[in-house]
Amino acid sequence: MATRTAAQRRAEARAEYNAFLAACPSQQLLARVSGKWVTLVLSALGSGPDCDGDPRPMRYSELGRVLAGVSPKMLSQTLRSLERDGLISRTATATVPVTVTYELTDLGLSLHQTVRQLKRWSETHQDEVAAHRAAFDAARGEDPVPRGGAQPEAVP
Amino acid sequence: MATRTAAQRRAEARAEYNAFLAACPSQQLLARVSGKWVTLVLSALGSGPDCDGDPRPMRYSELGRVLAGVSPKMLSQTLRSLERDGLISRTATATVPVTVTYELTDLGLSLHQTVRQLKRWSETHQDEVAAHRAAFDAARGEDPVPRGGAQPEAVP
DNA sequence: GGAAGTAGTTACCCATAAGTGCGTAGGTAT
DNA sequence: ATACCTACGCACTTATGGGTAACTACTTCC
Repeated sequence: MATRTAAQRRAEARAEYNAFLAACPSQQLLARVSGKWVTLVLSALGSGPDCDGDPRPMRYSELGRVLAGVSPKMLSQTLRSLERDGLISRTATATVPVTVTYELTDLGLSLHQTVRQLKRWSETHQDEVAAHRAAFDAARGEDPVPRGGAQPEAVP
Repeated sequence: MATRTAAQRRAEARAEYNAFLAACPSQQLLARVSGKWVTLVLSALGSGPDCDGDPRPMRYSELGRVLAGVSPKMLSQTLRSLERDGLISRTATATVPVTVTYELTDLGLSLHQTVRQLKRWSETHQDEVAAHRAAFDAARGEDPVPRGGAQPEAVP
């Protein structure tokens, strides 16, 4: 056949689209922030261990205690990637047992502020979203009318 | 042994922490937005197909063309979950071939505005981040001094 | 002398998100 | 007559992020 199938056209399109997405700063930021522990580290360093108060530096083990449940591997990995992007700074002091402190940079602080915008949206609209969700699920339950074609029911 | 190991304490802590994270509106919002196609659908519906201009409703197939490379499955899935949360509305019209249009609701529009804040941050700071990243990688390359202990090198 | 705390690293496993392929119902175009 | 359009749904496979366990090296406490 002369024209490619829809699937083939999509595959080609995705090749360049993936390149575009990889270069897109918005997508990069989302990828950075959507890690499980990233926002938690950000708010621990940005608002103190109790999520209120002022930014202050914290030690590795202190972060590990505050973010209960994080494994040393994920904590390291998260801190390393944030340091790589210049969002936090790492300071090692050669005390008796070596101590390492992490602190938000100005860049990290500004990101923290931006992420708090998201937090604010989610807090003000969470009831609305929950209501819509409940209504949608209830409607689907009562009225199990499918959208497209395709009711296999029984495929022998 | 009387006291649990560090790993056991972490496992306990994560049990309640996961519950907290699941209930945390900020984490829910991040999970919602961090889907690969979510922000793309949002900005297509919120700023027109060329990512400039005004919000306007679009058809399923039009979205499929604009978001080149999306499979029908993922497009459906994304649209369905956004509809469930009341961020977009779905309207089916019984024309000759049935046409379905999707449109941002007020809620979806306000989320779109918030997400654009993130976009703005990423655009204004992308050079800074890239510079930090390059500097960090260069430093690691020149000075391959490891952080903690553990250089296995050869484990016989 | 063994445990625990300091700050990590490495190898491996698994659950989930994303992608692939195929099906559908009714109508229209070739 | 057959292929394709509309808008999807389902089953299967793959890639990746997150989690587990075990290790390092050094010191202090019991």
